[in-house]
Amino acid sequence: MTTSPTRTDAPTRREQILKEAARLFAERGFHGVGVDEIGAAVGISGPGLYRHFPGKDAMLAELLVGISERLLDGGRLRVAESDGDPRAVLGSLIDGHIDFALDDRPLITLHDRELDRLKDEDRKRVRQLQRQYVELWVTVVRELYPRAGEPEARAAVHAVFGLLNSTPHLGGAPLDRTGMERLLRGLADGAFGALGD
Amino acid sequence: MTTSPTRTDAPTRREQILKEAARLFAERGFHGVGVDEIGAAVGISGPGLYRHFPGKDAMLAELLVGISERLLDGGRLRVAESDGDPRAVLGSLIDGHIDFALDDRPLITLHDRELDRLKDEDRKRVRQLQRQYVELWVTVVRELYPRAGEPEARAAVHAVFGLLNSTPHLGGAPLDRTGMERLLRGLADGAFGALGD
DNA sequence: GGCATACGTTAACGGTCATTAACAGCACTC
DNA sequence: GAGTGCTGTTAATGACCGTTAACGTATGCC
Repeated sequence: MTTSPTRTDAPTRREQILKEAARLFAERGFHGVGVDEIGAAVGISGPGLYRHFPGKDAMLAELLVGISERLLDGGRLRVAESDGDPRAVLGSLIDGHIDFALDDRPLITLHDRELDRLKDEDRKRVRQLQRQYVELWVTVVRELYPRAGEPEARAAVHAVFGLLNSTPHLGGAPLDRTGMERLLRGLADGAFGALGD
Repeated sequence: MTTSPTRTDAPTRREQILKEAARLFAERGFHGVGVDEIGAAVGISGPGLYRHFPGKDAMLAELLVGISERLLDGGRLRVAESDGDPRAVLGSLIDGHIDFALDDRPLITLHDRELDRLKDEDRKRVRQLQRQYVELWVTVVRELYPRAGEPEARAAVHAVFGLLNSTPHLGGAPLDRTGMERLLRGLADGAFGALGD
């Protein structure tokens, strides 16, 4: 495998670029950021980026495909690791998503904001990954709350995503990390609990 | 007063433009839409828009200021009309926000997505209106759940906004209007309920 | 009828910006 | 030490796009 979890080596130039591009895209939108700016953020100048990426679109594509894959992989892992208790599985999915939202705010922002700027092929791929991730949640939610219909469960999952992904909208950080984790977990549990009537 | 509630007269050209611009901005982002496209959407051609607005920025500004004012005014009205029971007031605020989110999806999308494209003056005004609207909610939430600290209440309000504003992310409409209203109301109540411990 | 005002049109201007061209240093091999 | 990728640079290109100019037409008012 490549290097995913808890690496200690220095980030490659490609990775620097992706990180800064994500931040800038999230701040000002894909069209609102110029390649010169992205270059400047990593200490090289505009066209130098083309030694690492075929174009600006490719950066966005890699970011969105990457985040979607990581979300889905993480979700699948948590479901597979579980003992089958739906309550525990859903809790684990929520915690995983919270970690993600708190660790990678810019990516979370991009995820539902810039999808339409992708080439057809990439957009299809991202949407497919997103769909599978949602399906993971819907399945567990319906096991835990059998009285909820499928459309209700699906809409509820989307709504809770909106809830969990709200952190970028908070200006400062009035709450510390663990406080925010606990709060979001409670809110999400409470929201899903409403499906039990 | 002008004409706000349940009008029967035909929409003016200005209003047509604003509506189509909102839709297009929400779909492809402010920078992703050209003035020619907006013009075409209302049957005139690009520069014709300049008979109605001083520029593209002005359209976005009017949209964002308008939505923020309507949200705040609606919220204030509901608080003022109430008998003071925090539970009823919060329920009324939630219902009002849901109506808004379901009626004006494009505006909801723009509201937290394109704020940075505004001139300093307009952005300040919108942010101030948003802040006051949040304050309305936080006050009620803290009355209803005194055990919650202020940062928790504030973050919870933002999170519930994310929950309620999630409807644009649902592709089709697997749930009918009243079903969606009821679901969102339940989810929001459940989420806030978590503040009671 | 004369004329102002409102509302369009098409053509041109000017700036921004992604991308490409042309060129250069640097490391590392054979 | 010539050769070859790798990674930069600056300058040019070409498209797109917001905005303005210059010009038409209908409506309604004196």
